[in-house]
Amino acid sequence: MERKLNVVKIEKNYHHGDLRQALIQSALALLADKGVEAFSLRETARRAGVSPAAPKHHFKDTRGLLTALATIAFTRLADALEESDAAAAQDLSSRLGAQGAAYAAFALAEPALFALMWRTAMFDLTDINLLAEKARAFDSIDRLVRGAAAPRVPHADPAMAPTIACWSLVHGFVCLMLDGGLGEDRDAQAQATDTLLPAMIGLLNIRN
Amino acid sequence: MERKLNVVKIEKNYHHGDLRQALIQSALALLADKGVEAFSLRETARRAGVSPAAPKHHFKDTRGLLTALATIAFTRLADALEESDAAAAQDLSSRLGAQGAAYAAFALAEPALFALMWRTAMFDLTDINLLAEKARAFDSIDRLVRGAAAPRVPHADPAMAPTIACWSLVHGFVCLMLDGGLGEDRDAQAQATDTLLPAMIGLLNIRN
DNA sequence: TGTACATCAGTGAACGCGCGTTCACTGATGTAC
DNA sequence: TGTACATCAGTGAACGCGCGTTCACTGATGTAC
Repeated sequence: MERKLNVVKIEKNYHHGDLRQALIQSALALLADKGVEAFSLRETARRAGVSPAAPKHHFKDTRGLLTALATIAFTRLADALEESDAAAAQDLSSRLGAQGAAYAAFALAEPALFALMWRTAMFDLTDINLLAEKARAFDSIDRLVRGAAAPRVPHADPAMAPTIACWSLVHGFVCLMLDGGLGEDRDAQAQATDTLLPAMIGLLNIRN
Repeated sequence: MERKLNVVKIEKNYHHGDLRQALIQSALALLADKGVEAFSLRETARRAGVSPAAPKHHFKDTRGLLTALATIAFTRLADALEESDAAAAQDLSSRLGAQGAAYAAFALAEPALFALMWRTAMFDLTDINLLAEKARAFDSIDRLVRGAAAPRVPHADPAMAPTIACWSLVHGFVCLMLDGGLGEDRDAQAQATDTLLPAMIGLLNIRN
């Protein structure tokens, strides 16, 4: 069988070129295919067509790779939240609805990646890039709920109640859906997101 | 070293007496010690002082044991919710606060057991006893939020919005706490539960 | 009441698995001169 | 411009681990007669 020559270089070079990126892509695909529980560094390497020891040069170990993945996840979530807010109508309740929908859409589109974000024992929760992206996602919610002008306070401050309530409501709903709290049917879930979620957010007494 | 004779029979009999219960106790302890991820049937057997094959006679396999544990978890949660409601004052907001607090207290007291309940890939989600206890917990919330007289409707029905909102809010808050969404300090978390949680529930527009 | 025997509830050694990681190594690259 | 050499980015075999499960077995129990 002759080697096909595609647009992408198919020859097997000793040096990969951009193995770091390739590993991340393989890892994301593996995560999507098999879920967080079944994730493994060896399988990631296998999918990238590389020996099991190769990842070490780019990520110290499994934990290192998962930290990178979690950081990407938070980046995507933060981006999604910011974009949804930019695209929403002006009034507060539309904006809240849009952000909640964006949060849910992200989680439903990439359930395994979303699950990883909260498996904090699996990666380095103190990683500086990760913390920054996580904070960016949180700030996007907080700015909207408490108002852009509201002063920053710690998470546990009573003034945070509206923000944490909003986040908790949407986060909890999504978790219950993904984790079987609300039945298994994925179509019904998508529909529930469309109808139930805005109604639920509407029940929250938010004004700023 | 002489064998101590305690109240409990310490002699090693070939037949255990109540291995099923002993295994469940070991499993609960293991879960509490090491978390869901580190759970193993072998270690459970080891802790019960029994060979690795012994559990098979009582639980078909690991999945079977975890299904039993998850069922126990839902039983305890349902009990806690019912009891908290029975003990609460009469007005709706007190009752909502009490049930939310009970939900959070259960999760914070047994984080690994709580985590297991939502790791639906690990056990048999269609087990009839499990489903019954899960439904009992849900009904406890639903009766309170929508009123005892409200007719039953499916989870995805728009009329369910208040119930699902309540559940989602508390569930999400607890998950975020346990999974590092709100910082790591456990004392601060307990305090946040006391102050933030009632405030958040208060933001929900529930009247029945 | 005694006894044969089926059934139940365990043992412990073994198998095979995939994993993360280490090791000595080698091929490719890039840089100093 | 050519070349020696350090460094980088991989290989692939191997180690050791704990796991779930199976297997042939055996000790204890309970029941029919």
